[in-house]
Amino acid sequence: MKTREKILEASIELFTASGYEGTSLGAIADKVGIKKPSLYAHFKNKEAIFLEAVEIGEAGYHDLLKRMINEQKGTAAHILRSLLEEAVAAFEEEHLLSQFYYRFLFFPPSALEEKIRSITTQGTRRLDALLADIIERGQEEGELTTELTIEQMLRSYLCMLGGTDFDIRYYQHSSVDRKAYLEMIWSVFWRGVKA
Amino acid sequence: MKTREKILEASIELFTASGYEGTSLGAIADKVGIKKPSLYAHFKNKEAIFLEAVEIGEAGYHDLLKRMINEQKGTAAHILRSLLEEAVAAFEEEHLLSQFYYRFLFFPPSALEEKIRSITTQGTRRLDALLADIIERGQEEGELTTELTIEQMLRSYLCMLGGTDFDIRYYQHSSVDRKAYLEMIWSVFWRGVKA
DNA sequence: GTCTATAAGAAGATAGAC
DNA sequence: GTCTATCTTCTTATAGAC
Repeated sequence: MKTREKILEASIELFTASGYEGTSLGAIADKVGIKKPSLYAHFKNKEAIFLEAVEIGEAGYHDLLKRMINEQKGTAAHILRSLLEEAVAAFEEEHLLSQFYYRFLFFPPSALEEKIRSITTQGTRRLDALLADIIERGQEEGELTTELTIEQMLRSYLCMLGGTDFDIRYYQHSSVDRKAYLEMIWSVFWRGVKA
Repeated sequence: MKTREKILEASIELFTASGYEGTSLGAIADKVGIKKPSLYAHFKNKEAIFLEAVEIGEAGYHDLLKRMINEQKGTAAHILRSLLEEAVAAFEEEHLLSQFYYRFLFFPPSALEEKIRSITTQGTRRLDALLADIIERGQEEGELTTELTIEQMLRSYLCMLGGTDFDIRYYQHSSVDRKAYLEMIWSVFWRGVKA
């Protein structure tokens, strides 16, 4: 791997763990195995490293979700259920990309807030469209209720995904059983959307 | 207000906006209107200021939620619906306490992670118990289904709350209509839990 | 591209006068 | 309790040799 890529990889790990201000160029250089000034042969400054890391993180995270969605086969119910489980598994393993993505989506360094937002607002809509297709198919095949709109179910599903991520972080050091937790969440959602 | 309290108030604002490492003692002193070394007459060091701010934030946030829960009257459905709306309104106004609470719950400064967790793990259970009571009453009065357990509905409700917070931050700079969003989320949840 | 050396500034923290 | 002055350390960043 080239030095430039090593720098970005190390940066994503360190920024995820310690935040923008909490990560020094010295720490990045140490992790890469070079001296601090060598970083400047590859990037203009700290900001440039960070912003490129954000771009990579954003693209990687959305690719990960997209791949997950496309890998699922079967009925809409099955796909939505499996996707929930896979997404949770990814969160649980404290998946670097999702950690990185959400850390800086929600709590960006103040000075770079707008630059970050202009990077992250791009990828979201495509994912929504993929899920909407799955839900529409489920409705057509009589699995999902037609009393609700596709959008209602889509937003609820995404809310469940977000809430699950939220709760898993929240309870991460308590003794809540993930499998049982997921089953509980899903059972209410499924009662809510089934035909 | 005493200087000590001013320091804590200013700290909560600055730590919320810029994080632990992103907030300097100089910035805190400026906001209070004193010089940097004067802080040391009130606190041992930066860590001590931060940890006391976390204690205050934790207590304040849980009090806020508790007050919201206790203020609601009427049927279980009405209480749960209103609470969702009020909680969202609080998030939306970028309520300082909830911002502060979640920032450091999810992304604490690495060195203080355990100390923070020992502060925040206390208040959660009491809130769960309050909500469980409301749900139980709803079940007894025939509003909520008895096909699901109280815990299933409680976890789903909390997941919806968390997911909504999540989504509101996520979409905060897009043009999603909050009122319509809440209605969509609620309609699926309500189909899921009603008798 | 990587290094050593070094600048220039900001950070947390202390000493001691008032 | 608050201040000025100061210390030390760490930070980002640059200059210039190899």
